[in-house]
Amino acid sequence: MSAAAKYQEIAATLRGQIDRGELSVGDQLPTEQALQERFDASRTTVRQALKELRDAGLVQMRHGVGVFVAPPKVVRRLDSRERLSKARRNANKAAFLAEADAQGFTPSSSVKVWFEPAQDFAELFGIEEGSELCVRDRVMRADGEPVMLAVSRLPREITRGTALEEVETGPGGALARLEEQGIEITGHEEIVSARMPDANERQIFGLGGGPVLVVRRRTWSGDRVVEVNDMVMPGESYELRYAWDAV
Amino acid sequence: MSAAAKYQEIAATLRGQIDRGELSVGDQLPTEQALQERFDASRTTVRQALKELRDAGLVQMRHGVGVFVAPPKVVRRLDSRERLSKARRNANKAAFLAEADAQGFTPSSSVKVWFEPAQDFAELFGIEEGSELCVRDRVMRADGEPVMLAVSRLPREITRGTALEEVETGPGGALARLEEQGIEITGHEEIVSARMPDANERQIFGLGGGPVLVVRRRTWSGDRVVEVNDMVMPGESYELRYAWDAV
DNA sequence: GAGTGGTCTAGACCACTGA
DNA sequence: CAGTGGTCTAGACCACTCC
Repeated sequence: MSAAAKYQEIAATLRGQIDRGELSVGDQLPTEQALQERFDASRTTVRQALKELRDAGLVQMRHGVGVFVAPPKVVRRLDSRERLSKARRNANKAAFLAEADAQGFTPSSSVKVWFEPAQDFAELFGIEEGSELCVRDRVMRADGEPVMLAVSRLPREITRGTALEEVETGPGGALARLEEQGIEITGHEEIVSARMPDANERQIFGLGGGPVLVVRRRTWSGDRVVEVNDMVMPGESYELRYAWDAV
Repeated sequence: MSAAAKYQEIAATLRGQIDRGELSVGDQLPTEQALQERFDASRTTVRQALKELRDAGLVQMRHGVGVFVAPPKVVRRLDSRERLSKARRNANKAAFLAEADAQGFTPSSSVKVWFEPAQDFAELFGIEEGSELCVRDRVMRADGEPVMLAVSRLPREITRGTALEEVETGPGGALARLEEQGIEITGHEEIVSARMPDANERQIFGLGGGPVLVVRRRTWSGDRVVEVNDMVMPGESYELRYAWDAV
């Protein structure tokens, strides 16, 4: 279509109703059959419009139930600078727990810890390929819903004999344990991108076929990388916040 | 379908051929008609499979031409702190031009400028709903390819009579013009999320159907918001970089 | 003009959810 | 069970690209 396809007009109309609040969060949209009549369109066309809205993150389609205005982003991550600050660690707050506090969800997580040769990560850490890494693989949940996968890697030479090799890292989180050993955290870098989830991620995050946000964080002590944390979050329900002073 | 829908099987088969290199970058996939016969499926089903692959960023669909294996990612990297620094502005570099320099692509952009009542943005800027905003709608291109959509809004009271209301903002970019008026930039905040592109964005970015990164940047002068910039970038070809010193 | 993908129709049956 | 969305069919016409 040159001007606008019918499915786009349907999508735009519904989008407008959502934006203007005529349909508010959690409301059920008209059934597909109702939309067919209202817009004088075939079911295929109506569904194409609804898929547009789903991909845009505006609605959820629940098989056998209906189509609903999607809830707002569930987790807004705190500003990355503040959430990893020493002040927070001294207040015994691991980053994710602090967010739960601020945003009123009940946090939980499961952790697996193992050790493996550095391999491809050797160069990143500046260590031998055969040196062991401590790998902490976590699933974070908000009110029981998985909202983040995080795989954290640290050279084992700095984790040996610490709570970092245990399931519970203790108050203040992982960085607090490093500092107790005299490893001063000096800087962080996060690289953010987006991609479609693989089958495993889709299963863990459940249903929605939307994209995931992928973040790799590197943490330095001086010019030495002490932690690499690979995080995956559903893009529909997550916002990352970064703030900085003008320089 | 309980096991696997036919369109998913078709998608998986084609995905396998791409992964194994039987179809390599730039190759044309069989036409929809050929796929219908090969998989004994209706055209609708074949197209649903192809859309899956498009959303996964694996293929590009070109109207009137064919379906092709998508080219590999071109990664562009922005360090949001440095790219907006005063040092850069003093070197007469707008952020996007600086990136072009650093990464060796030829930049171009088209700009539309208009004015409109603040409406929903009034609260954000702390002004009246009827106050006018200056809206700068830009499409940024690298070597002719659109790589970013950016809609920037500023209160008209601070843009009136400046180059900010022109198509060309001049050396150092928009922030340099604000500083010339004695508006000191003190801080920035970026909120990042991801979603699937709408039909319009798909068309502009051309072909690839992967997710887009969505960034809303707010810029402050003291406790006053002076600019809100909404940016959309293809997730396949962008990485955002944020770095900060530990505090 | 020939061949491709983009949109649309009018039906059908299946799978899931909740009363 | 009734009602919802998920998948699929077999056609049709249109829009785009290239020769």
